[in-house]
Amino acid sequence: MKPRHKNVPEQALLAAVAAGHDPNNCTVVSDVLARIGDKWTVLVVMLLQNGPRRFNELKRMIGGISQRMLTLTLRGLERDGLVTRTVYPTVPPRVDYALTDLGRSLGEPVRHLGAWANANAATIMEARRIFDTDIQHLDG
Amino acid sequence: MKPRHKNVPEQALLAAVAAGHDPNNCTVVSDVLARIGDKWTVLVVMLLQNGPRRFNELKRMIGGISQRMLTLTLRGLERDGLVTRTVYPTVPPRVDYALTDLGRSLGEPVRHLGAWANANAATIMEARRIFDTDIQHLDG
DNA sequence: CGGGATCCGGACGGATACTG
DNA sequence: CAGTATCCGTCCGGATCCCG
Repeated sequence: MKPRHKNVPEQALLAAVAAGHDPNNCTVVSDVLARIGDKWTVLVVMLLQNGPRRFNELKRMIGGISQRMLTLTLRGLERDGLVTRTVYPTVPPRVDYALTDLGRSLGEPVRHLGAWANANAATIMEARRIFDTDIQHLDG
Repeated sequence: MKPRHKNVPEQALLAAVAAGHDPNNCTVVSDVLARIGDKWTVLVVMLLQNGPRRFNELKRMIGGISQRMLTLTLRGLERDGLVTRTVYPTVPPRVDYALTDLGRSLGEPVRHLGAWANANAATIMEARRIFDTDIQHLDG
């Protein structure tokens, strides 16, 4: 799972420094977003906060995800050390996915973002509606 | 700027409830991520934290963005009420982009995410390197 | 059950040319 | 300077088939 954001130019980083603030808070975050910003990752991470889950269990819980994307999502999380994959050589096979400490720690900032989202969702939707209605930006 | 994530199925929301935690912290956050998770939005928001900027000023600061994507990004932010667009009818024309209170407030959770990213970037990179090196997941 | 392999449409995003 | 319009490649992500 290659990051969707191929690379954020280093000039942006330098510019951020010149602008007078820590580049860590704008460039590195882009990298994280490239990781968790895809369609399903956050959903999976949040669902796993409650404990290990099996593949099809996750698939059912999410409901609209294809097995392909769930596989890719879990592989990516495993690759980054956020999730562990445990295979039980039984018949039929059983595979458990669980968060690592690192993966669990991601829940915290994500919840912060969730709080912001909840607090401002209505406002954003309203702003969006207004913007789409009176299109004064077509020149007023 | 239509959201990249068309829709996260409602079943996921219900599943999240069944799993025993507030769906707000997993589904709504997906919506926010669909908004700020694109390639440039966070970068722009963080750069604007220092005050208003002009179009080409932002373009130069970011460095690798096309005028097309900067326009789309700023339109999206304006639409959601995170950024204001001020046109000065001078010659040559001048347009200032500035964060709204809402846009400024987004900086906080983003910084949280940035902090997490900074704290764990090295760990993630290392995990990634190991995962890519010994490919024990091809059966070991 | 838990995937891998493949096909494919559509969205994302860059490059370029043109405008007021 | 600050865009708009257009073309076009890439890659995301769904559907389907197959395998151990």
